Amino acid sequence: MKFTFKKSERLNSKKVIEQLFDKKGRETNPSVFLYPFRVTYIHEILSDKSQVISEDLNVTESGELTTLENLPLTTTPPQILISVSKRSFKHAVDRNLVKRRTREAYRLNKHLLMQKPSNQIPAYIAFVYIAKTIEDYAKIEKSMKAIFKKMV
RNA sequence: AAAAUAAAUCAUCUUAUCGCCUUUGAGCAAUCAAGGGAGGAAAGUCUGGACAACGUAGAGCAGCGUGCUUCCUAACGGGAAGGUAUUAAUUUGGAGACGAAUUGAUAACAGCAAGUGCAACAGAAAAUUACCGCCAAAUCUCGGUUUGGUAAGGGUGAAAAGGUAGAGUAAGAGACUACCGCUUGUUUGGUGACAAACAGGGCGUAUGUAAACCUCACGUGUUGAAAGACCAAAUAGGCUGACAGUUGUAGGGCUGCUCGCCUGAUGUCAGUGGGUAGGUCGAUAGAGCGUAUCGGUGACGGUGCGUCGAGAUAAAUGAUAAGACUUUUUAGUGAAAUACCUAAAAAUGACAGAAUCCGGCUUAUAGAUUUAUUUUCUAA
RNA sequence: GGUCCGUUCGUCUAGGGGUUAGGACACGUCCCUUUCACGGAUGAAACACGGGUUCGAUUCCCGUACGGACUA
Repeated sequence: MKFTFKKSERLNSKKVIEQLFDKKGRETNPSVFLYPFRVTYIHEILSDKSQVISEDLNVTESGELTTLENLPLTTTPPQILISVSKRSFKHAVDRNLVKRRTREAYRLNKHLLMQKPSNQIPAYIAFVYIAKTIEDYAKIEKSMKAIFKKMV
């Protein structure tokens, strides 16, 4: 396992971002809340047809459906997004610093997530930085590991 | 030598491991190798352009912007040099009003001597002034009243109707004289702002305010890279062209208005063709940077030589570890100390992160270095 | 990225050079009532910050800070 973080692992589709953060998604999508992050993630793109099926996957985790979805998930790592609010940090320098530290912590600890059973690895993850102060790298790395443990 | 102020320059470094973006090369591909990777303000968005579309962008008005002069520049609301005014310090002329010189600072510094408006309170009066005064005449109850003259003095105010001295007068007054200030004309000097000299004006044509309306001069078409061009996929309204038809009418478009110009109701054929934020270009070799030399008081310009120095797009340029350096604090050394040296601890190590690109302006900025000015101390 | 607007008592607002910056709700004290509410009287409380123009600035101009709207 290499500690890489390529462009393909970044979430840049506006449709998926809207699904993560719109009103509907905020209620239905699973999320983990752990200082200094709020992490929201989904397992599959919710198109109009597959919406019912994927919701079943989240809730019931029926065996037949997950085995079908296994193949693409194991080969490709999830796409992630890191967000730092302009309200909490006024200067762009501070926002960039937090984003870089978060990205670095994800990159170096990604293998912990990939060791999980393949049906538990989400397809899209959003890390939202909530704290009002800039935390150092050690603290961010610690909470990143804890988040991976909590994610289902 | 120290401190303060102003200006300019720099604005942490080295090594290792793991990564990100990009260029070139190799490879069927995964990937590998080599090179490059934030700033002086990248910021604020206050300005001027390049570039692009709107029909190849028409006229006048309105609106908006600028406002001493000349120059620099692609252009500017930026810069350079100069002029004038105000002001501070020093020196100096004069009886005085008021000037002169040097050095520094400041100026949205065109026009209230075109028009209109405004000037609270106080004051008689805030722009065709007369309250207390001063003077003369009349009158009577003999210190008041009335009429007239006057604007020197008083008081109010931010601002009071040219100032000083004289002569003059009933008292006074540019009504008169000298000087000063203001102002008009001519001449001379200067590219010009303007300056100097001479001759007038007689200052009730002339209080202040244009960051009040406004006048004058100059500039300005509008919208901004989410502009716009191309490629792939994909449908309707639409759009374009040709032909026929039509009062070039209603209506529509071009800039807010007017003029002016263009288009203009239907049918057939052919072509083109949204949204859907997919990709490529625009988009990084430029009014570029460095250096030498020449011209210019200077901003700056010419010439020669060298050089390529980020190009992301939910947005790269980083993380960790060790060491050096810096700053702060504490302790020690030392006769003492704010200096130097040693040790330890702390500090995400000033402000701050490219978003089409350049020229400026403004604002933020730990520390270091250099230059200039002022003050203090020490030595000769 | 671009364009534009605003900031006045605790809150919502008026005032667009001149004497004490006005009003409503809320708040304090007193009166009314057995008490509370309603009502009456009275009081405290504000021009975002820094410069400039002006005799004088909340108002005009410039800069800074903060907040908001529009633009796909």
